[in-house]
Order: sequence, then C-alpha cells, then structure tokens
Amino acid sequence: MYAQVLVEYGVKKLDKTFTYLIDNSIKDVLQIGMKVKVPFGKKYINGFVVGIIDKVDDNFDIKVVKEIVDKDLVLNDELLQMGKYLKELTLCNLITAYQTMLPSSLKVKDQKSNYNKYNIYISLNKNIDLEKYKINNSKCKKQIELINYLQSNNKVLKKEIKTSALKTLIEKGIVVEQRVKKYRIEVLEQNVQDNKLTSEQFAVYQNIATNLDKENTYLIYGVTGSGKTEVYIHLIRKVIENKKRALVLVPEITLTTQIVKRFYERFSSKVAIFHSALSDGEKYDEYTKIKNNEVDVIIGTRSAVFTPINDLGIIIIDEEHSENYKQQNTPRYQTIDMAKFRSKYHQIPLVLGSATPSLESMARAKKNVYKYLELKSRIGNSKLPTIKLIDMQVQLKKRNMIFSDVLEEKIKMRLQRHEQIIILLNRRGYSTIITCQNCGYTFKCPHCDITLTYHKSSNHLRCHYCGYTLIKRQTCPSCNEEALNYYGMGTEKLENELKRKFPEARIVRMDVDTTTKKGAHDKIIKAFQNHDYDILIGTQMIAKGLDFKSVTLVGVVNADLSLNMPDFKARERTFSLLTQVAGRSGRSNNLGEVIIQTMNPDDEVLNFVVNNDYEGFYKSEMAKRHALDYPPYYYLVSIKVASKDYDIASKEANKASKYLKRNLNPKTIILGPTPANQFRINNIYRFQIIIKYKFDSNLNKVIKTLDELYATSKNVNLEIDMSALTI
DNA sequence: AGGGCTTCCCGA
DNA sequence: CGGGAAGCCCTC
Repeated sequence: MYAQVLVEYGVKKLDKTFTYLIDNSIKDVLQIGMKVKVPFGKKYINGFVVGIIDKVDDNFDIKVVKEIVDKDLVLNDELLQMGKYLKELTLCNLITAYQTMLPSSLKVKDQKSNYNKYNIYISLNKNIDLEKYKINNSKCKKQIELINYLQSNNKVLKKEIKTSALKTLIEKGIVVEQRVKKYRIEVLEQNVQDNKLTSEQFAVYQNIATNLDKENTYLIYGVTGSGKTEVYIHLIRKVIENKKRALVLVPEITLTTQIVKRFYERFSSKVAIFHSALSDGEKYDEYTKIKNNEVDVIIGTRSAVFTPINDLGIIIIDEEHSENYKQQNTPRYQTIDMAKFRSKYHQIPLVLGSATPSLESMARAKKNVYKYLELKSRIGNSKLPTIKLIDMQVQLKKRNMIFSDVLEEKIKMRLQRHEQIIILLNRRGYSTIITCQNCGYTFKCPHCDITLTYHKSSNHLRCHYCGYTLIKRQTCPSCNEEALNYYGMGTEKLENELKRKFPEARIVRMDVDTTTKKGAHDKIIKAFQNHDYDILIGTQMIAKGLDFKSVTLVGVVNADLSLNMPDFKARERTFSLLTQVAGRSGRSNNLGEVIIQTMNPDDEVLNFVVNNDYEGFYKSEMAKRHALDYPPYYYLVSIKVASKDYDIASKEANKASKYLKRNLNPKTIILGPTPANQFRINNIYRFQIIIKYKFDSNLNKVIKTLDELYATSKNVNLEIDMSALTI
C-alpha cells in the first residue's frame, strides 16, 4: 500500500502528489486526510495523505512514510473535494487550497504547541473507605477538612484548592484528578424566546422550510429592518429539528456583533463562532466544537465556509452583496461559490439575504436560477426613514463648507430631544491633501504614488496603502516656505468640527484608526447603544447591520466620495452603502430621517436611494452594464503583472496580453495592459490585463499555462483573479 | 522551499 | 586555474 502525499511547500513545482510506502505498523491506522511526516530530499517534512493506492508503476526509489502526525482526520471527504474545487476555480496550488481551508493550528506545517486547554477537576476515590482513612489520619486536620469538603461538593476545580493537603491526598490515591477539555469561548445559557413571524416572514420561511432536502439557492430581498434574521432563526430551528446543522455567514464579525449576540441568545452553547480575529487557540477550540458535532449553529466570516460541519442542513449568507465575501489574496475565491459547492454536496438550501442584493445575484434571481423571495415591510410600527438630498454647491455659497444648515439644524434638534445621530464620512484621517501654496508641492507617498493623509491625533502624514509615515512639518520640503495648506476632510477632522459646533454633544468616532485593538469595535458599539454618546461618526464600517433603537438621524457628509471612484462598481457600492446606512435610522417607533450631502443632487443613483427604489436602480444599472460589457453580462478575470522593474513589468505585461489574445476565444475581450489602479505600491509596479468573457472553454487552460510560464520567474509576479470584482 | 550540481564570468 | 555567484534541477 502506498500513500499519495501532498507536501507542505506552496510552490507550483510541487503542486502534485508524491508516493510513499506505508509501513505495516501504521497500515491499519493511516487514512486519507491525515497529516503525515515524510522524508523529502534530505529532510523530513509534513504533508497530507490525499490518496491511498495498491500499486505504483513508476520506477523511482520509494521512501517510507515516517509517521502519522495527526491521527484525527484533518480533511474529511467533503473538505478534500472542496479543496480541489477551490484550486480549480482560483488556479491556486492544491496545498495552498487546503492550507487556506484549515485554521493555522491544523495546517500542515509543524506546530509545536498543543492547543488543547483543560480544566482539572478533583474528586474522591470511590474505592477507598474514607471513614477509615479519616480515623487513621485524625491528626491531619487539613486533609480531613478537604475530604469533608469534597464529600459535600462535586465538580471541584483543582486550582480552587490552595492547601498542600491536596497534594498528599492525590499522592495517596485518595483524591483523583480528571481532565476536562476547556473551551476558551464559553457561552452562558440564555433562554430568549423566538419571535412569532409575521405573515410575510412566514411565507418566506415556508418556501424554504418545505424544501430543506434540495439543493436550491434562494435570494431574499428584504428591506432594512424587515426581520431577515428572525426568518433565519426559524429556519435553523427547523433544521435542528431534523438533526442537522446550520452555517451562517456574515460579512465581518466585528461589525456584526449584534447579530452574533442574537444567535447566542437563542442557541446559547450550541453556537460556534469562527472568524479571523480569533486567536489561534480560540479558533482551534471552535473548530474542535464544530468537528465533534457539539454545536448546531456555526456563525462566521468567509473562512467559516470551510469548517468541517457534519450533517450540514442549511447555509445562510447574510448581506450577500458584501465585498468582504471575496478573498482579496490567493486563493481569490468567492464565498458564494464555495457555499454552492457545499449546498450541492449535502443537497441543502443556500439562502442569500440582502437589502441591496448584488446585481449578479438579482440577475440570477430574475432568470430563475435563484429562487426569489421578498420581505417588503419593516417589522412592527417602524417605517422606512425619509431621505433628503442637500445640494452642497448652494451651501458652499452660504459658506457652509462641511455641514449644511439643514443637517446642522437637525443635529441640534436631536441633541435637544436626546435622540442619537450617526454621521457617515467614508474617508479617514484629518486632511487628505497637503499642498504648498507657494510652490504647489503636494505630499505623496514615495513608494505608492498616492497623496498622504494627515492624522492630527498622531501628528503624522500617512500613506493608506503601505503605511509609510512622516512626521508633520511646518515648511515645504521643496521651497522651504511655511505655506503648507491642508485640504480635504476625513473622519478625524469631522470629529473636531462637530466638537466645535456642538461642544455639549458626546461624540465617538469609529474607523480603522480607533478600532485597531481587539474588542474596540464592540466597546464603541456597546457604549453607543447605552447612550453614552450622542453622535457616532465613522467610515463605512458603521453602515452595516447595526441596530440602535434611538437613532433618528443619519447624516452623510459627502456622498460623492464613493460615487466618484474609478470603478464600474462604484455606483452599486454607493447605492448599497447609502441604503444600508439610511437603514440605521428610525428602527423603532420614531420616524427616522436621513440627510445626504452632495455636489450632484441630480445624480440618478442618489435619487434611487432617496426613493428607496432598488428596482429602479437595478434597471438603470443593468442597462449601463449591458452597454459597457460589464458583469453580470460578462465575467471578469484580472491579471496583474508586477515587478520591481518598471520596464520588465511593462514588457512582460505586453507579452502576456499578446499570448492571451492569440489563445483565447476571439469573442473574449482582452483589455490592456494598462497601469493598475494602484500602479505603484511599495515600489512594485503593476500592470493590469482585464479579460471579459461569456463562454470560453479554453479560459482556464490558457491562463493556467500562462501562470506556469511565470511560476519560476524571480522578478515578475502574476496576480490572477479568476472572479474579479473591481477593475 | 531548499539543497546540490553545473555553468559562467572574471580576476591578478 | 579557481572561486564564487547565478541558474537549473530534483525531491516519491
């Protein structure tokens, strides 16, 4: 018997299996999916067994598997297959696929530490006549005290007992220890009742609940506050009733603590949580709970789509339009694709939910590829907020640079009424452009070709791409004049302005700069929920999924920021961002208001937001995409050719483009090479080639070959994204 | 990836 | 001629 082993190095050249003889001593134990140690070249390395065969026909000298590193199956059949699929979709190495799917504690690389944590409980040895012992040792008061204590208490933690008598009793065998696996994340049992579904919610529920044994993808279009989560919860109850489990995916766990809290309230210790902000130990624990069938509900971010859930019964992807579901580095996968794989494997429903579905998903729903379901009304008495556009061109003439008089007035009113306010500005920092008024010099990152942003709290100029930092200086580095001027506004400056205008208001800011510490998000959200603050300022991270009852005003300071991005998705992203943030307003009985400030009050997208007209937006945007051959009419592949040397990058990108044009379907559109959106990052030049295709049977093969051509090159790097979202 | 072997360039 | 860097090949 021979094992086919995938070795731990993530290089193209080693993207194949190596065959090893299985020694008789481990023949009965070794299974496909286990982690093993094998001789490779001059040393021993780790690998996964991905196949076991009887014969080998090649004539190389076969070495012997040294040992099994992990007797537990690291990869079960579903995971093994999913890895192959992941490789196929993203063109990564198979080992890279498996490594991405596993938490670091289980990856194939050697891990010295043992992630298991234990509680040690002590109890009395039942086979000993304790009364006799007590009489024989009547002088040992401490021992007798402890025995009495243990006789009247069970489940005693060893570390709670401080007396040295314990040691003696253990040595004598009177007291025995018991190790019980301890989980780092422990959940208190709670018993919050499920809410009754409205008839609209029930209809959606019923549609899915009567088809739990079929591979279907559903798209639930539900306006903000329509109670999608409650529908999910009822579906999960049904799934658990059928002795199966549920996987719930959210875009970013730190921003969706509220939804996680709801799941804990309803399912308590039957919930495992899984996302990248957990420590390795926490991940290991949650993974173990999942693998050992100790939980019914797994809630997590995109990496959770790979967790080994047995008897999976439903997959739910909340906020399905979120771009967080796309992994931005290798392997560049779409979470929805992986979820579909599992839905097919288990023959179970995949439910996508959103208030602003992606055009791709909606187009599929319209074509009946997905089953379309709607939640059109908000729960309870709350109505959708009223949304107003404010023309900032007019306001600028009145010398209102940051806040329109309307927004200022409404903020004042809310502060008086003790209601809460959310202000969105999708840019962090203080000033975004620093220019010398004397000579025109502008501060730019020396590695990345973008302007530096001034951060007042740290007194630094910072590059938001590579982190390059400069201490603020008074004089222009070019002409030495003291004529530096700070333009543009980020959240930091906004906070200062608000504090100046409303000195009595309690203001908190939430953006990348205030949330670097673990748990910082949570702290801010909790504090705002407790009404410790009146105003929450933030970047897009405040737009998603938060549910604050007393927020009645949402202000968007500069809606044009995201609208003017050079990207075909900018309009969709803007619609989604503004609709989502507007949905934070008026979630209880008070009617909510939303003020959106813009220089383009006639802009179509903004007006669709105002009218809450997803359908209108969809139609208009689809027409544009159709005219310009963009998704969902075409699929996009992006190939970036990167090199430290400008000329090499440019030359190789041209070569690659020509190669593609020669080999791909003539109907496939190949654009570029052009300098990539962020042309120079960290001194690496990047040229981009875009492939737009509808059907191209050769595509995977051609791109694979191209990739292999550059696999060994030291000075050129290819970044291939087979399902590109942005250009 | 990382080690070993070959090649090739150039010195004093 | 020799050394050392650079390139290439192999690993069951």
